[in-house]
Parts: sequence; structure tokens; C-alpha cells
Amino acid sequence: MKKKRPTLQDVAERVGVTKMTVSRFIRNPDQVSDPLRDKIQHALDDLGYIPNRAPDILSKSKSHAVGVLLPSLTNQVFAEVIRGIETVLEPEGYQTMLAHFGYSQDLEEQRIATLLSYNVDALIISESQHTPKAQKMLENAGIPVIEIMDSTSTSPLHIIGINNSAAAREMTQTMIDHGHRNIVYFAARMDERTLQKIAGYKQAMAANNLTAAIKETRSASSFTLGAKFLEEVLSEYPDIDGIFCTNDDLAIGALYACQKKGLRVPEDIGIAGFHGHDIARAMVPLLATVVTPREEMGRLAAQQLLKNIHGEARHASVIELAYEIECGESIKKI
Amino acid sequence: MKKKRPTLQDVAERVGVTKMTVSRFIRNPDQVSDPLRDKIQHALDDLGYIPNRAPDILSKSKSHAVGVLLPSLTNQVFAEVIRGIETVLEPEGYQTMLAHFGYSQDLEEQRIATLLSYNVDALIISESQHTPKAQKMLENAGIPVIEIMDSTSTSPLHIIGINNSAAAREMTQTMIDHGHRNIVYFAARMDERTLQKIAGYKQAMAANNLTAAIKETRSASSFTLGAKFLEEVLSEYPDIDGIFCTNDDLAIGALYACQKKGLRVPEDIGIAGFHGHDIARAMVPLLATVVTPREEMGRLAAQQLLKNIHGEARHASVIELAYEIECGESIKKI
DNA sequence: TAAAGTATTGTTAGCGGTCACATTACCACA
DNA sequence: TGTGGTAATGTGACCGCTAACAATACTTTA
Repeated sequence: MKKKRPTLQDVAERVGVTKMTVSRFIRNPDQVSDPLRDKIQHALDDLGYIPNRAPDILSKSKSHAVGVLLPSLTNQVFAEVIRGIETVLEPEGYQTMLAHFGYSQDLEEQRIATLLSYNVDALIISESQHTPKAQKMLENAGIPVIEIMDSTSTSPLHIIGINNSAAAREMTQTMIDHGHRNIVYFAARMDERTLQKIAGYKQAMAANNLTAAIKETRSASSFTLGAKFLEEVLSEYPDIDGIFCTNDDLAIGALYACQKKGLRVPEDIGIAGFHGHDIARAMVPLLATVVTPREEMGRLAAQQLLKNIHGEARHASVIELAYEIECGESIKKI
Repeated sequence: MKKKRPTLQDVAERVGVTKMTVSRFIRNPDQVSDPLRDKIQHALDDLGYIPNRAPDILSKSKSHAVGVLLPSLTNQVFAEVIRGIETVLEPEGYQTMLAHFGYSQDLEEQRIATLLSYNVDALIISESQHTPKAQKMLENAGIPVIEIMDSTSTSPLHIIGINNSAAAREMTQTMIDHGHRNIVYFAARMDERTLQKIAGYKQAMAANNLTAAIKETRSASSFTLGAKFLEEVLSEYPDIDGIFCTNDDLAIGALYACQKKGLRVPEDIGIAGFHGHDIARAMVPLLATVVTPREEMGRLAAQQLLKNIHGEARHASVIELAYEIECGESIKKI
């Protein structure tokens, strides 16, 4: 026989008033007479009353929660996006409801339904491609939806992100400028962002009459994967003199593998990563990388959302954030 | 004038039945007559009906959501714990509600109240020390609560974790066995786990008549912090010949800094980390580290929780998971 | 063909707050 | 002492769904 948690009614009975009076006290003690204030507070503490949002959610369809839908939580990038989001939402009293879908559209559809079933007040999503059903849910939900990560998305939504393909093109060009020619792209996950980056990489290679080559996998990027890719690529592309990775971890893993093989970076092989995590700034040699404003992206998305929730509706807009090409030491052959 | 999302009533009217019939169809189509099935399904799709959990949460006080309360989300360790938790909860139809409190007890109290206000069916927390009010809420909540991370916690709760102090003691002893003497501990955050680890480190040092020395900060651990600590420690403890870090990132940051300084690892300085992240297995030299079962911890906690939710109550128990001392190459002086 | 199922659909109430609207208590002032 | 006004509290109703029960409709069987 487990005890149920106390309701306003329980507290009210203990004090000898109606629950309405207790409700008033909780929201604005001034509305309640002096002698009652103490009694109610005491009863509240005594019973350990904990507010219940369910009735409010039911009657107002407002949950004070924002749904955040990301492909993965273990990816450091998304962890930082989340931090940015929460930095803004928490002080405003909004709870973040996190869900992830492991890069699967069908799972994404389910997660959207789940989040909506909790009456989230807004949604932050991170892909532009959805199942038709998911698409419809997003349209019918009647709440603000923001898509983050890539600014070139064609969704009819508010979008906040960076131009991944431009960033990749620019970094590839930078590597070429530093004398690298046979640059292989290390890809993982093959999600929308990675495909954008690959496109940018290919453009830069083509523009310089160089041959693009891609090492890819559907699985997650990691340090060990970077090392494995390097082992393989050496036999597959013996002429390789540059590697551009979809993520810093791949790059660093590859770099370690080079050290083991006795290959010099950047002299024998130039290596560049993507995102500019903290480690890139501490390592030897400093990693060339595209520094992305992950946390800021989260912050801006959350701020935009709050504006929308508070009624400042506006047309779907695209905010493109700046990235930064950091040359480090790992591609400075010339 | 924003459109409200459709309710069961809306669907029912469209079909010409009562919402009860639609409700039945959704939960078990067999209960509805053949000709209606199609019509209802059609209306459902047509209006884009999305189930609403609020009424259920209100009437049954069951949300099918589990609250997870962690100090930080950006810490890789917790990201993996979350993955473990979700691996188990998602297939069971439970939504994870994440909250974090930045290592502050007061914030933790607030987060607990918030999560409970959403009627979570269970709670996973990660600290043993709480404010009195938080403590009371946890007791009164009437839902299963599991504390994870450290098995030596004295909470009167279900506990799943590792013995951090024993692990630190063992790793310190291992370093000593490999010929390191003046080992300094690099600490960050100063949370409960770190304090436990420091205790274990001190025990091992004392047992070998060696002097313990600690570099500490309240801020988060990072690669750059590890590098900074190394710089500082060289002048503060010129005799230093070993570093044991509360986290792999500190260790790796310190290691890079050693490389810059021309210090050999492990010959001049042995370095050990904690947790055994993927990078430790890819790097050169391989990092000595305590491998912790982070994901398993999350999985087990979630499984335990599900059992409790389904009524298999039991006395508070402690599950101590095994860690592993991995020597790698970074402490093998002897 | 009537009685007795069984299958299908409908009706009511309630979950726990809060809104909008009474109602009562209390006070000042003419 | 009565009147008007404000402060303090109370009274349904409602949010959307479903459990429990009620009422039909349709079959089957004697």
C-alpha cells in the first residue's frame, strides 16, 4: 500500500479551507489573510506537498517544457548544443525534454509523437528530412518548431545553423593551399550534415582538378575508428597526403595512428577535423579544424523559441552562424 | 488565430460516433466493428490526431516518463550513462526526462521538484548528498528512486555504482608498483566521486609512506585544464614523477603538455586517467586508466527501475560494478 | 420465435488544479 | 446604525481521456 502524494485538497483539509485558498497562497501569498499564511505554509511543509503540473497541462495545453530532438546524445557536439539550449531555457522555468532517434527517420517520427503527446510548448529538431507523417505532425502541432544544425536546410521552418558544405569547401581549399593534393575524406554516420560536408569537399577538390575519395561508414565516429580508417586508407590510397575528417575524433584517431606508423603530420600527411573541440587546442600538433558555434546555436534556438512561444510569431527565417577555419599545425606543410 | 490540435472528440464527430469508440479503436481496433475501423482510421489520419498523455497522467499519476538527474550533460561519462539508461527505457515505451544541476545542491532540489511535478514514474539520481527538502521529496514521492555512480554511498536507496575510492587506491598503488613516487593528483569539480577518488589516492600514498599532493579546481575538467595543471605543477612540485587524474581528459591534456615540454611519458612522468574513454585506446602512448562500466551502470539502473515500477518492491540494495585497471603504456616506467 | 447470449456503442464520473464568478467578512464613514 | 466598498474565501465548471457500467444491436439456440 504505497502512499499517494498529497494534493492541494489534502493540504486544504488539514488547514480547514478550500483548495482554492491554498492554490492562491502558493501562487501569491498576498491574496491570503495573515493568520492563514502560516497555517498553510506549515501544512504544505508538513505533508511535503509537491506541485502537480498535470492539471495545468491538461487544461491549458501548456507544459512549460520544450522538446529537443537530436540524433545522438553521446556525440559531443550535441551535448554542447543542449547546454546552450538549457542555458537559456532553465532560467525561464522551462524544462527540457530530450529525445534522440539514432539517425533513424522512423524513430524520429515516434519521438516527435511522444514529445507532442506530453504537450511540449515548442520543439527543436535537427534534421530537415522527415517521414511524411512526421512532417504532418510538425505542421499540425500548432507550436513553434526550430530546426538547428545546418543553415542550408530547405525546411519551411525557422532554421539556425552553419553552412556545413561551405565550411567543408573552405577547409578543403585551405588544405590544398597548404600543399596537400591527395586528400581523402573520412566520413561517419552519413547524416545530413556529413553529406553536406562531403558535397563541399567534393566541390573544392573538383575546382582544383583533384580527385575526391571518401572513406565512409554508417557507424559512429570515434578515435579508434579514425585509427582504423587510417590503417585501411594507406593501402587503398597509397598516394594519400591529406585527410579531412567529418569530426575531430576521427582526425585525432587518425593522427595517433600516423604517429604509430612513423608518418609525420603535417609533412607526410595533413590532417584536419571538424568542430574544434577543446582537445584540438591542447594537442600536439594543434589540430586544423573548423570551429563551430555549437553552444551558441543552442542558445539562439532557445531564445528564438521563447520569442515564438510568447506570441511574437514571424515568418520562417534562416539564421546562418559563422564558423571559423583554424589552421593549427596539422596541415601546415607549406 | 492558431489552430488547436485535434482531440478525440474532433475525430469522433467527424466519424459520427462517440469519442469512447475512437478511444477503443486506438487502443484495440478489434473492439470496433469492421465498417467503423476504416472510417476512424481515415479520420485519424486526416485530422492528424496525436495522442495526448495529459489526461492519463492526471488520472493515473503515471507519465511513462523517468526522470534522470545528473550533475552535467557535457561530461562524456554522463552522456554514456544516459545512453545506457535509454537503451533499456526506450523499448519499454518510457520517455527519459533529463535534468542537470551543475553540481549545485540547491539547483538539484529545484530539479527534483520539477521532475516530480511532471509525475515521473521513477527517478535516477547521482549524488548521495541532498538538501533536507530534497531528501524529503525523494522519500515522499512514492516512486522508485535509484542512485547511481558510487557504490559506497550511504543513502538509504537502491544504489548502483563503482567503488571510486577503491579504484583510485588501486590505480595509485599500480603507479607506485611501476616505480612512481611523487605522484600528484589532478582533481576537478570536487564532486562526491572526486572526493572519493582523492581519499583512495591518499590511502595508497600513505600506505607507501609517500606524500600526497593535490592540484584542484572547482571548474570542469578538460584537456586544456590538464595542460594548464601540468605547467603549474612543474614549478610547485619539481620532483613530480607521476600524475593521477580524476578524468581521462585531464590526463591527456597533461600528456600533451609533457610532450611540448620535452618530458617523456612514462620515463620522466607517469600519467594515469580515469574512466577509459575511447581515446585512451587510440592514443600514443596508450593511457593508463581505470575503465569504468558507465553504460552498463545506466542499463542496470533502468532495469532495476522498471522492476520497481512494476511492483517488485524490495529493500534498498547496493550493486557494486567492477572497474578495471588498465596499465596502458603511460605509467610503465618499470 | 422467444430467450439468452455476445458484440458493439453510449453514458457518466473523475483525475487535480485554476478560471470566472459568487459569496461572505470586515471596515470606514456618513 | 446602515451603506458601500474592499478584502478574503468559496463554488462550480472545465481541460481530454478512460474505467466502469449501461444500453443497445445482432446472433444463436432451443
